[in-house]
Amino acid sequence: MAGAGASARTRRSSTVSDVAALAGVSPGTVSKALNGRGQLRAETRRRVIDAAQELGFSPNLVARGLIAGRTYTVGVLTTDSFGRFTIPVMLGAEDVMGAGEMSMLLCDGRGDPLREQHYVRTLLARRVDGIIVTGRRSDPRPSLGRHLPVPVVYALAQSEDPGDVSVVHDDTQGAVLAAEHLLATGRRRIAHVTGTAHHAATQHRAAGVTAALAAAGEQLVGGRPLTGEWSERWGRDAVTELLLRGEPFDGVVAGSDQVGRGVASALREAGRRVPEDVGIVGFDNWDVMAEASRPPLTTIDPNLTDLGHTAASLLLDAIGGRSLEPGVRRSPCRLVTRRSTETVV
Amino acid sequence: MAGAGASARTRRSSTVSDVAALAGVSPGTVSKALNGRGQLRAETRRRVIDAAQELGFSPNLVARGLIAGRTYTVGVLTTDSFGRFTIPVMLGAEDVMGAGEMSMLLCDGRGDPLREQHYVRTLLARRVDGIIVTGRRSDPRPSLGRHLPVPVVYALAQSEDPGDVSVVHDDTQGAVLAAEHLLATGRRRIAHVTGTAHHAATQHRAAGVTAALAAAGEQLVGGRPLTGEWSERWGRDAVTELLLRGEPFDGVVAGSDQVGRGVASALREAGRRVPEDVGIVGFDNWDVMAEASRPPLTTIDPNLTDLGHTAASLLLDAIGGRSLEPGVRRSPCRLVTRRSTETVV
DNA sequence: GTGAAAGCGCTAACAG
DNA sequence: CTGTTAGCGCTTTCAC
Repeated sequence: MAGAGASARTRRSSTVSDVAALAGVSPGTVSKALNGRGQLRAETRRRVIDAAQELGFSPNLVARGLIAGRTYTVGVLTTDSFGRFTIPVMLGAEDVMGAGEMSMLLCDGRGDPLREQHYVRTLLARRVDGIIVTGRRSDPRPSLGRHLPVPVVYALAQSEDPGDVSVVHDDTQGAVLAAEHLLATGRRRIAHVTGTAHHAATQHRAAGVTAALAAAGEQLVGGRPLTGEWSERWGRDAVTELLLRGEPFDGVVAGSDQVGRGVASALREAGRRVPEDVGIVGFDNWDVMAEASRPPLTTIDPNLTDLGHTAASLLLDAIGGRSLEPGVRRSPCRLVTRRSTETVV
Repeated sequence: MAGAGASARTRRSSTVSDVAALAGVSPGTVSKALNGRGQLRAETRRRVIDAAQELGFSPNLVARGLIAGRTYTVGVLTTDSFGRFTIPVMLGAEDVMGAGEMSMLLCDGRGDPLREQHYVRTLLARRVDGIIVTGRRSDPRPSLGRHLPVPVVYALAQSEDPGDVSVVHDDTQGAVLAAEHLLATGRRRIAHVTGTAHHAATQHRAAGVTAALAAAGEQLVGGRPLTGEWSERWGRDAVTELLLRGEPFDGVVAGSDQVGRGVASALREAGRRVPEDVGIVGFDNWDVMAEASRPPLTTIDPNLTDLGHTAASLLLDAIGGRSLEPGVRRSPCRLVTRRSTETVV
């Protein structure tokens, strides 16, 4: 068992020369036969393929990479650990990479710039064909630098350097969608309960809500967003505050699904009916939150998997030699409706 | 901008020969100087290092790997996508791998055995030194096979083949911890509200709770666990059911934090005080759930990061030539106390 | 059609 | 002490 495994493990895997010997041809011929290049007699090709099969030959991609000068590998470097936001981006990227027979090398910066620099060096030493930088926050982050020998795309994490290529979801557009949906379902007095004031996402979302309301001749209840933290607790506290102020409201754009869920539960406990008296739209489409909320939350989906697709496609283009337009690309968000904004029949 | 980037990108990175030429020595000497091997005059070493520095030389690890016959890379293959459970395992693994200058190549099987087989071939063709198989569920899964040329460790996902090396957290021990904690805080009539009946985790946890109660001369309220699904909604429904039955209870071991949160909220709404009237222990220590619960949940932490450490260390050992004891290793869970089981003063 | 030879970038072994 | 040579496994001319 353990012994068997160990013995299997010590057996050196076979090479083109082994295959060549068995097929009675030269290594060069094996290469041509197996890769469908050159002019070979069908019978020779057959013999080589059979020999390869028999030996369980699997070409050494390391050796191939050495010749090709590329590795068919990209590095994925996170600013600040993996999590709920980075995963979908990576899965999206993997869809695209996998199709191109590219693999992804994973590095987690853990929010430490030194660690990050170390990883960049490692990735370059491993001769990755390109790098995707990602991270939980969309706030601009320091660039890896312009001098790198391979193309870099920032996904979700945006580079401070406008000369870099960044892809982020469009928070402003998402927030507009949220506010317009509340307006469309008949609400007029809309509040915005959101997260940490200094986050870029917070500011963009607030701008979107404000703009959408202005376009409809309305303005935010209370005149400005209620900023706090990205938690359910803050969502609940904010509702208490709103009710205390006494200013009437019939809609809330929440800065996140967690905040939205807090808002929903506080309203419920205060005897306000959702969606009859107040409509709520969350942000993130974090299914487990949005669906466990009572009622389930209508929310804005930032389409992070698509974002990953886009980032990976751009990177592949750049690796393929296409020169990319530098700057920030914003990919659109999508409205997902659930009970919290249903209109009563 | 784009142009500058592109031009930098076309510049071939320098090689040992370039450094050798600049330093006025031979390539072999460069290798020795840079790797601190062999006997060199300090001054020569200095000159080589300076030259390398000047050229921004970074050794090509692909070439090095070709010689060494290993790549200092391990493959991480997930059974069924990444998520809440696999992430901590991977972070734990990365801690260990990073220290050994090993990188991780990521593949996501997406629950498709064909896709998985494809990835295994890819990883082997890339000559990874070993493979970590992981996945969201701890139920035994088909082995990748015993014939692989590199060692494999199953982390969180357990292999069906007892000849493989698997590391999983100890659900039974965790459940014992949960039940004992409720007993220790003075509860006697304890119910178990848990998830999908046929999951291995469900069964192990139920066995643990039952055993701990038996050891204290008690048995489960209702005689057997209430199985349902891994959701808050089921936690709430189960409480309704329990209350309807009328059988008194003062403690609940929940099969997950989501279920636990559902239990907490239903009890709250039914006017039962937590922790005064009923104590609740969750499972998973999913912070966002456990902390947002009212009251916050005491829970069992499966220590997945440690599990990742262990898996990676085992794999490194195996790569280093140590032959591993096959079988399943169970790593212990830990109790994390929060308000839901606080004893009143 | 097929083989021989050179070389990707690096290191190890052996000369000198 | 340092240079030369050979070779990791593969592909790619270029002869034959």
